[in-house]
Amino acid sequence: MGENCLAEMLGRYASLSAAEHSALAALEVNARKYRKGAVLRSERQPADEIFIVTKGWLFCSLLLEDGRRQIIRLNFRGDLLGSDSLAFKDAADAICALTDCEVEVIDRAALSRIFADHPRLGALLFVLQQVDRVMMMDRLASLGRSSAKGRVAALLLWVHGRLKLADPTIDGVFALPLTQEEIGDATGLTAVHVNRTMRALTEQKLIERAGNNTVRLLDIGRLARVAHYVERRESFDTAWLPPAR
Amino acid sequence: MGENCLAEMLGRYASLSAAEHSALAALEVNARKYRKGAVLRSERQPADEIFIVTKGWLFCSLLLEDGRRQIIRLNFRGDLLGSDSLAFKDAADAICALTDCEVEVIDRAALSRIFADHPRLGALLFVLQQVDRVMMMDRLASLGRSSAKGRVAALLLWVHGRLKLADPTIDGVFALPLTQEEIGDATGLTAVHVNRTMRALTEQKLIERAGNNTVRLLDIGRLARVAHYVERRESFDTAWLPPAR
DNA sequence: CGCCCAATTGAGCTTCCTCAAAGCTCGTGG
DNA sequence: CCACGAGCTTTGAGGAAGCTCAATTGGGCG
Repeated sequence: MGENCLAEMLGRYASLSAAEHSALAALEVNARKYRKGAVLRSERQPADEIFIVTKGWLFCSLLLEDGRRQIIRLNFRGDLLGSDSLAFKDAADAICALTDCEVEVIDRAALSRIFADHPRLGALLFVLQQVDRVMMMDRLASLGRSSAKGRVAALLLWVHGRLKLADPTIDGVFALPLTQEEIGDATGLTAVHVNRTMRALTEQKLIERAGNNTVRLLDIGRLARVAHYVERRESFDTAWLPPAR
Repeated sequence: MGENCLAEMLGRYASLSAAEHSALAALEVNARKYRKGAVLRSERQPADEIFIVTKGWLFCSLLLEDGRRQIIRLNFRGDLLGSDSLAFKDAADAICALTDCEVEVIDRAALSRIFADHPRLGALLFVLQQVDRVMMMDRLASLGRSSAKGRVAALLLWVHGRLKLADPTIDGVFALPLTQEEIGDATGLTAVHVNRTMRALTEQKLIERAGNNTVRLLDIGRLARVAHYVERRESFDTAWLPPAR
């Protein structure tokens, strides 16, 4: 897809030099496609690949040995996936394709060179992890402290916000390629209760559903209140970064 | 305490050069003490400080506007705290002292120099974030998919494992300086239900409680099964790292 | 047209929550 | 040294949210 997509992501925080651009381009030399439903890797399997999503939706999940599943996060264009393999021998989470998708397999040597030759990019990657951590914190609070309605609303708002990042013209309407079972696995609910919850949201005119999994957020403000959703102002103090090379 | 404690943490993954040691030492030039109960920073306040814990316990939490609270994580010696301020203007989480404690306030310029002059340390810091992310994933699965008993058991096992890192002689017995309300905020339960849950764990001879908040884990294997707890083998492939300087 | 998978709906039940009232413990001041 | 609080823990009773099981409907696809 045109530009290198990690560069696209990091470029939100600082404008990149030509040398930095080409270093990032060197990461993404091994594109791969997966079909909807494909498993990129399973849990507790030896894993060493790291991916960047260029197209489509994926998700990461943990499986409990009794068969219950928790979907940890959804992944979109620009997301780094599987980076836990830098610290663990076996994969912590499974990675699956929600839609047909495309990823770049990261070249580790090139990643190493990024830290070595482009300290500013290394620091930016570190910063990007912070954004991710904050998202996980919000999800943790949602699962721990919100009602079913709040959790589903938060999921919808999160996805909406994420899609809007890539395409600011999206305005409350989007296709959600998740079954109710998967929504349940993401929010810690059962599929049945997701169904009832979404009906309740619909009846309260907070959302509207149409065929093809399309969701329309009718009142984002009220939805945000239900979800305890906080819009976080990213703000980046580029001053502390090492200089570009 | 004696050694620089971030060095202690990173040293678990790779042995550090003298130059690296002194670069890390330059981070920690501003020690600060807090009393039990102190608030290092509140949510949604402008924040720019980053801390490393050298002594004591702290926690990070999110507050919902209805007053409910989610404790995101507990923090121990060696933990990096407040690093979200690298990406956000306002603090995402509040940071509070659970016990009297001591932290080092990180010098940002020195952090920048670490990325610039010691790429291997930059990469190691990145790796350390992965460990943290995996812990958050496990907690997410615990809140989303475990019963009250499982969540409390998971919390105890997690704390135990963390303490054991610092002191391998700890064997199932430790002081837990948390009120039941705080345990509830960490596990997404009410204080009342935490009480009943811990009684149940006690009656099933999984744990034992004594005065002074002391907990004894009586059967770690069975507890781990209840908690769906996974011991993750950290494994670190130092081969990919840039060379030390 | 028939099948399969997802969505929907109903009924009954379990887990966890809320509200309320004691009990305990430990630090403080008299 | 003791009495008194304040805060934490414990226990009870009743209620609500979400779960399980089971049946039915609906839609897309071979």
